[in-house]
Amino acid sequence: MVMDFSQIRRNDHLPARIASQIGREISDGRIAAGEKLPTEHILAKTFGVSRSVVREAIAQLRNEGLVETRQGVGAFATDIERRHSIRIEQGNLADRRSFQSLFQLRLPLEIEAAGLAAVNHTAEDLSKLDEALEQMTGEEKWTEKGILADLAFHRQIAASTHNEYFLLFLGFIAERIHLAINTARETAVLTEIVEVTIAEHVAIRDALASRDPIRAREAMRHHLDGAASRLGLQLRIF
Amino acid sequence: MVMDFSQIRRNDHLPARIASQIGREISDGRIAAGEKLPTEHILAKTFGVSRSVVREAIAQLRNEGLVETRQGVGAFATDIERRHSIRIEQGNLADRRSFQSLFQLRLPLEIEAAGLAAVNHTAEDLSKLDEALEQMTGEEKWTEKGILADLAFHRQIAASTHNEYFLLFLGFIAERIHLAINTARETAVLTEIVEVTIAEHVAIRDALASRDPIRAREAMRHHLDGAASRLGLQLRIF
DNA sequence: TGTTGTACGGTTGTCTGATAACCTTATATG
DNA sequence: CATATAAGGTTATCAGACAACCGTACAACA
Repeated sequence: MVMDFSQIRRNDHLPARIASQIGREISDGRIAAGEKLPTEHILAKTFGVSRSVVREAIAQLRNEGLVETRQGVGAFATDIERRHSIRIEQGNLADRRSFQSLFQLRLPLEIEAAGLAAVNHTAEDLSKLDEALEQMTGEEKWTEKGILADLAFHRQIAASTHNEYFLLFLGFIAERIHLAINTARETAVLTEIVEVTIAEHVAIRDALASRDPIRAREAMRHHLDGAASRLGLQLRIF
Repeated sequence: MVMDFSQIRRNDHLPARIASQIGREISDGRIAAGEKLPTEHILAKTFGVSRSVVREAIAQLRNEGLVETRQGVGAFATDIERRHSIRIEQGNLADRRSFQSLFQLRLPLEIEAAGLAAVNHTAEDLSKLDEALEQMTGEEKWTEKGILADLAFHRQIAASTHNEYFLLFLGFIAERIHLAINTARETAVLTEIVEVTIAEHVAIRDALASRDPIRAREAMRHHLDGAASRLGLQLRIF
């Protein structure tokens, strides 16, 4: 028998907690953009921790782009425009609405990527694409390996655009989505429709090979449309 | 006379440099996923810095999701899927090719956003859009304020999709692009074509108001097409 | 045999104090 | 008036120590 103890509230990471506290002060506007934060000494005293912890907290905020520090002057809250990173907490994708929103964002990017890849791909790209396809075809069922192959397939398409940002953003989004699917996995739904999915992937691959962007876009659109409905999503696809 | 000193490679932020160096080791696979990093002591010795600096560097990597640390055990490289943030170094957008790539990524997102906004926007959204438009129209020249209004306009469209991720991603990308334009600003080019730009914005606004997604997409496509050519970009727009 | 208690070494987390590098401001200097 | 210098404050970095925690090995015990 397994006891179901509730997780104790672990003292996890003092700097992170302080960082989020200061971060909230900024996000909520209690510290205006451009305003100077208290000195590290003062912060350390007010939070009752050492300066090291405060420094690490500020470093975290700086990484997220919420503050800028100038040596010998101080730390300043930055305005939103200067932020240079974007993040998604995995927990956010738990609810269906948020998940659907991310999928909706993915749509135009994948479609555009397919069109660009059709034009820009090299012979090497195509062979890598075929590799990923083979991984998927070989599997009888939609196992973990098949899912990874699917990820690799889409990733290779993004790479075939030869646009670094498509690879960066699409890779990020696709991984988020696949992860969300995995955590709330109802694999049963997926096993039966492997052939359909593979057929769609092959269609995309062939369209790409023909270097016809319109056809590639259509194939990708059709694939995502199918994938969405298989996931029970209701998306607007133009 | 303004001297054009080449940017001195400032020693700025030792931890960041070390973090990127370690980060590259991971990204390039020289440190496999799940593998343990050297201890802080060893890293400090090998880099010739104090442990504080190493700690800050690792904290940064932890923030970006590239490593996980466990007290009493060590720091471990995480596999790609766990990463939960995406970032763009501003310096990367200096060269034209990279800038163009980001603009190319923006295209399908803006167009899709326009279509979604046409369907999903509320009356309040529309009035905010008009506000931003007024800010642009009021200005004689394409001043800083006009640029901000342009940003606000596009941001409001993203918001009008009522899809949090469109707002997050598009806001991020648009700000990056505008910032890059500002730093390498050739304002002279922009001042003369204000009327054209405003007219395009009005067209988008009206298409949105008519709740016709096709028309809204077309208007946005046309606007971005114009903007790209005004910036001297050669983009493929389907 | 198998389980539990305990000691030990190693690693990260936090603290403390000091020094260097840097900025701002005020003051002196010519 | 312009420039140089000094002073004080702040962040950046360093060094060393202790605390908290983990994994393992080994002894003790049933």
